[in-house]
Amino acid sequence: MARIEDVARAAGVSTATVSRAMRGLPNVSEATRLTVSRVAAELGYVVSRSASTLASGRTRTVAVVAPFMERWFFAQVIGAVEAVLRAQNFDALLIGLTQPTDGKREQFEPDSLRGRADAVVVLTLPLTGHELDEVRRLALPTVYVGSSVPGAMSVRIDDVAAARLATDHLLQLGHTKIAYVGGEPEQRLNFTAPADRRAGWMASLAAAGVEACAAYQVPGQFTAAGGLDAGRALLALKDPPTAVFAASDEMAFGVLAAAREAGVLVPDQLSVIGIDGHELSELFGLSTVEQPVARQGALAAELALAALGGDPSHLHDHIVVDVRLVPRMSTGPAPRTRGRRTAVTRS
Amino acid sequence: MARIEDVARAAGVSTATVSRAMRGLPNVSEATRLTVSRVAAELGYVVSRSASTLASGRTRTVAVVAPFMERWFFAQVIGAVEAVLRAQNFDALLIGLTQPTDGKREQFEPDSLRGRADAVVVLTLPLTGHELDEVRRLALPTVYVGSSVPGAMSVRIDDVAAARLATDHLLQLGHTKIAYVGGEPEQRLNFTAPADRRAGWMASLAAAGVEACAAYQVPGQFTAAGGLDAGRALLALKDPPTAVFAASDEMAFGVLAAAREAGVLVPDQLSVIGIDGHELSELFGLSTVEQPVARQGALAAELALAALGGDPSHLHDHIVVDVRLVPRMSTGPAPRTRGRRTAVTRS
DNA sequence: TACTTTCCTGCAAGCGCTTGCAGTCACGGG
DNA sequence: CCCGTGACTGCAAGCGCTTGCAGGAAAGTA
Repeated sequence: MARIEDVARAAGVSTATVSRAMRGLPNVSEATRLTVSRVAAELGYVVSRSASTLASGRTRTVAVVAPFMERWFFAQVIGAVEAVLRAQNFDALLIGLTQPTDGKREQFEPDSLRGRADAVVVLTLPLTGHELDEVRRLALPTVYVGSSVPGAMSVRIDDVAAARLATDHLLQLGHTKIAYVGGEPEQRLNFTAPADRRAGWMASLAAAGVEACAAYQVPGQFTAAGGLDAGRALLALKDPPTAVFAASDEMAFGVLAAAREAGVLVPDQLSVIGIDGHELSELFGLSTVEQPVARQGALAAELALAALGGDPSHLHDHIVVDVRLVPRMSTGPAPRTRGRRTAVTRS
Repeated sequence: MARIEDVARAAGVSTATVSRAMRGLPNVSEATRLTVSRVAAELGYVVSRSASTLASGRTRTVAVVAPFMERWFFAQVIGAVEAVLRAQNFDALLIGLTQPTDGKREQFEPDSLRGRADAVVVLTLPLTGHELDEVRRLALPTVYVGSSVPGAMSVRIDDVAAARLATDHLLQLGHTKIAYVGGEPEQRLNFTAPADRRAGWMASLAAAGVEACAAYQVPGQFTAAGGLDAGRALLALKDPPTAVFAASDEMAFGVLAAAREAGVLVPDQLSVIGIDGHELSELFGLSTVEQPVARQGALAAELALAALGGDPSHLHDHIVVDVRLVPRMSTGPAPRTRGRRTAVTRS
C-alpha cells in the first residue's frame, strides 16, 4: 500500500508536509494542501494508524469497558458512544468483562489499555477499589456512565430520585404493599445503581410512613429471567405485594411474566413499574421511569472527546440527566379487597 | 512507562530476546523466559501495541462491522464475538454503520480498516456490491454472520428453512390466512435474510397449496415499532389474517402489541410466530424459531482466529447452524368461524 | 536598502517493537 | 583434536509516521 513517502514524492513535497496537510494543521498553504489530498486520494493512501500512534502517542481510540454488552441498556449506550466517536473519526475499542462460569467477574486489567486508548468510557460496572485506582493511574480522561467516581467525569441519572418517582407513583395509586426487585446485594465501590434505587424505594416508603418489609426486597440480577424468579418468589409469599417496583424494565418484564404465569391480573391485582424506558416497555404497556439511554452514551463520548481536545473545562463534570415517569397500563389503583387474592387461571 | 529496552537491560539480555520471550516463541531457554517475565512483571511492562503492530504488521485486532448494534440480535452476536476475541487476547474494534437521518446508510469505508485489523467480522449487513468488492480487496480473512458471500467465510442459519418451519407450524394448526411481516423489499447483495425468509414463507404456502396473498406481505423494518405498524395494517384489512409470521421476534412483539391494542385475542383470534429466540420471547409466550445467536458470534470469531492462526482449512467454510421450532402460547389452532371477526375490547 | 516578521516547508531524529542473519557455546561424533 | 549440529542470543535494520528546529521566501517596517 501507498506510504506517506509515495505521496510526498508524487506531490513533490516532503513527508512532513504531507503529514501536516493530511491532518489539517494550520501551517500548510491551501494550494499545497489541495495537491496533497488529491494525490493521496489518487494513490488510495490511508494513514497507518500504528505508525501514527507510535510517533505521536495518540491512538484516536476510546476504550469502552462494559460488562454484559448483551443487555439492553449497555447495547444502547455502546451504540451511541460508538456513533459519536465514529463521527469524529475515533475508534471504539470494546472491552467486555464477561462473567466466567465460576461466578467471579473476569479481572479487569486497566494496564492493558496503556498505549491503546486515549480515553476510557466505563459503563456501570462493579469495579473493585483496586481496579478503580488502576484506572485512575492510567491518567487517561475517564468517564463513567451510570455511576460517578470522584476525580473522573460521569454521566448518569439520579438513581435515588428515579426510584422515588416510581415508588411514589405506586403510593399515589394507593399501594402500600410495594416490593422492590433489584440487583445483587453486593456492594462494589462504584456500582451504586442497585443500592441507590433501593434507597430511593425505602426513602419513598418512609416518607409515606409505609414500612419497607424485608420480604419485599428481592434480587433480580437485572435480567428478565431474574425478574421472573423474583416475581414468582413475591407472588408466593403469604402476604404478596400489590405492587412491584423493579430496578430495570427487563426485570419488570420478568415480573409481568410471573404474574401471568400465576394468573395474577395486571394491573388489577398487581401493579408493576420499572426503570429504563426499554423499547418494548411501550409495546407491552409497562409503566416505567424513562431515562435517556442513548443520550447518556452520546454525552459520555462527547465528554471524552472534549477532554482529548484539550478542553479542561469538563474534566470534573458529573452530568445528571433527567428521567420522567411514564405511567402505562401495568400500574393501576391498589385493589380494594384486603383478603387473600384468588388466583385466576387463564387458558 | 517501561520500554522493552528497560526490561532487556534489567534482565541482562537483548531486546530481541525480551521480545521473543514475551511472545512465547520457541527459541528462548526456559531460564531466560522466566527471568524476562519476572522482570517485566516487576517493571509493569506492557508491550506497546502500536510499535508491535508497526514492526510486525499484525494488529491483534478484529474489526466487527455492524449496523444497529442496539438491536437484540446484533448485541448478542457482538458480545459473543468480543468474548472469544478477548479470550485470545485479541481486540474487538467496533465499526457501526448508523443510519443518518437522510435515510441513506453511511458509506462503509473498508479501506479505513487497512492496517487496523487482521480480520473482519461483518454482521448481517446490506452491503452494496461495491462495498463487498472493497472488503474483498482488503485481502483479510472475512467472515459474514447472517448471510453468505462467495469467497469469504460465513456463519448463518438457513433462512428459507427457518421460515418454512415457522409457516409450516401455522399451517399445521389449520391456518391458511398467514401473513408475513419482514424487512424492506430492498435487495442488497448480501442482505438475503428478509428475502430468504419471505421465500420460505411462500414456499411453505405453495407446498400447502395456499395462496400467498400480496396484502399479507408487510414490511416491519425488523424493529418492534415496525412490527406494531405492520400488525396494525394487517388487522385493519377487510379480510385480516388469522396468523402472522414475523421474520424476527422483535417484529413479532410489535404484532402482539397491535393485537392487544385492537382487542384481538392471541392465540384465539390471531396466532403469531417469530424468528430468533429473543430473551423475552419465552417470558411473553411468543412462539418462535430459535436460532443460536451467541453461538453464531462465537463461531464467527473462531473462524476468524483460525484463519489468522494460519489454518487455511476453514477459509471457505459456510457454516449453517440449526434452528428449532419453539411453540408457545402465541400460536394456536385457527379459529373455526369463517366470518368477520368481532373485535373484543378489553379494559 | 537593510532588517524584522510571518508563512511555509524540509531535515532528520526518533516512537518502541520485530526479525533475518550472524554469531556463540556446549556437545557428540569422526 | 576438529568440526558439524543444535540451541540460544544479539545486532541492527527497518516498520511508517510525527515534530522540533532551522532554512528560505515573501511581505512589512524603518
